[in-house]
Amino acid sequence: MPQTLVKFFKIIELLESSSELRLKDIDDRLDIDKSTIHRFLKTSLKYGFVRMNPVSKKYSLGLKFLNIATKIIDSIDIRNISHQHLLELGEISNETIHLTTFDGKRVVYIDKIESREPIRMYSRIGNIAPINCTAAGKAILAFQEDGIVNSIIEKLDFIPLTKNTITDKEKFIEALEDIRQKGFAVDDSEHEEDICCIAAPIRDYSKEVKYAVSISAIKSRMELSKLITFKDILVDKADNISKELGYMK
Amino acid sequence: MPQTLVKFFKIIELLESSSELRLKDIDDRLDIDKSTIHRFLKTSLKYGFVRMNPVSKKYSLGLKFLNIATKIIDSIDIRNISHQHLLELGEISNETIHLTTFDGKRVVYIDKIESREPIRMYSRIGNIAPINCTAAGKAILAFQEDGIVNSIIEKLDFIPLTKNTITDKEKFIEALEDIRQKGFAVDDSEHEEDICCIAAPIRDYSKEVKYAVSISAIKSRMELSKLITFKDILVDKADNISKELGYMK
DNA sequence: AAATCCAGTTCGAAATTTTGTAACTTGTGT
DNA sequence: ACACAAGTTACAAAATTTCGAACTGGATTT
Repeated sequence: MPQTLVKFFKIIELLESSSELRLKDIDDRLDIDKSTIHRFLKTSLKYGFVRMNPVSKKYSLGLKFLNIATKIIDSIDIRNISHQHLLELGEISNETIHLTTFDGKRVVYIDKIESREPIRMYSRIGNIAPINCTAAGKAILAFQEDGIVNSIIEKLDFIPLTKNTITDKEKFIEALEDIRQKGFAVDDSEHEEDICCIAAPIRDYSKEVKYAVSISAIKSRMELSKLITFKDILVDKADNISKELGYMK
Repeated sequence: MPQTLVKFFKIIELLESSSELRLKDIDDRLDIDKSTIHRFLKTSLKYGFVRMNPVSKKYSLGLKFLNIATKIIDSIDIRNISHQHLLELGEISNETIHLTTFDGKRVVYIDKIESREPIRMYSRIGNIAPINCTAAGKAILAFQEDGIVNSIIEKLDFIPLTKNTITDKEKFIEALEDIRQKGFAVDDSEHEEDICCIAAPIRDYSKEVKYAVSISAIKSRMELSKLITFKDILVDKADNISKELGYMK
């Protein structure tokens, strides 16, 4: 392995875990000769990967990283990244998979994998659905900031679409708490009769939940209790997508 | 200069300007041996600076950059970064310098350099002021998204604080357009009698105008026409601060 | 004001590391 | 099934980095 690169990465990782460091500080903490560190910093400085506080003369990570990060963010395409995972989920469950996002008011379907079974669900990419009675909606809503959650709940009308739709605000708040605890959401015929779903949240580089992935089943074929056996796989897939979107820790 | 680092930086810069590249593509575009490129990519992959699309096997910039960028963003402190610049502006103009931000409704003073002259302006860090009749407020507002600008203008009451306060909505919209054109804003006794100001916008890594820096003068000592002679220096300082906050291009 | 100390910087010979050829493997398309 | 292109590995040659040492400059102490 190119030792030069490894040493450079070690310096970057050290700078990452500190705010500002002097040459000496790096010398003390890493087993790299100070003249080598000096040479590396000088070159990195020139290319913007490291910057120097003009007053304190201390080193920190360069703004080049910001520049690169914004380019990565612009190039990240949730559908491209997630599609393979959705296919695999479809393969495993043989049920309908949806990828959804939240437009501030409702859930929007942005990708879909069809079940191979003859009876399929009716849904289309681009369709919208209420947040309060879909697993995907609840999975996203549950992990938003308190202020946002409250203002959205205030605007909800809780119109029952099925006999299972949650119409009580307190019960809905409890349901969200339960989702936060368990890490996934369910919909037991709350949106459409005879359809049940489970959904898991997807985070991106900003650490915010921006999307959800869900498995939907027709109850005559698969009861909610059986659908829930897929929860660990679902959450795992969602976590993998999050990672690929730049979510860390 | 350590050639290994320089080569690594060149590879990163190439990846930056493309979405996904194969080893061959990098080999074609850079004068670096393919086995070297391969070795570098392998090591960079291990440390997360480069990632590989598992399907296409193509390389792109790693999510480590996102990780590092969020740390940089968290550590950036506008006051620390700008203070030296504000001092220099105070030195040059010998007038009062303010650093301001926008809380969604009004302008907030977050730093101040006093004029050395006996007669000083009354203002304190933490104070708030209207956006529509201060140079700083207008400098920030002028560069917000259209939707935001409109919704803020809708809420403005245009209460005259001096005889020069702009009270006509159309005139105010024209003034904002003028600021966008010129790159700086003025306040000719629109907020307080006998005080004039010029202000320039400051952008951060997100490319949005988040702050403004302003020079305020007491008209008996310095008329607006004279204050405006500092505009180029002011805009230059604001641009420098923007750069240090990670703003590029 | 001189002296001391500490961090940072530069230099060059020694030597380790990178380099790049070449051979091999994998995968893709015909 | 073959041919071709891309990707991967190994190794000896060589060029680069390395690191000790010496120097500079700034800060602190005597």
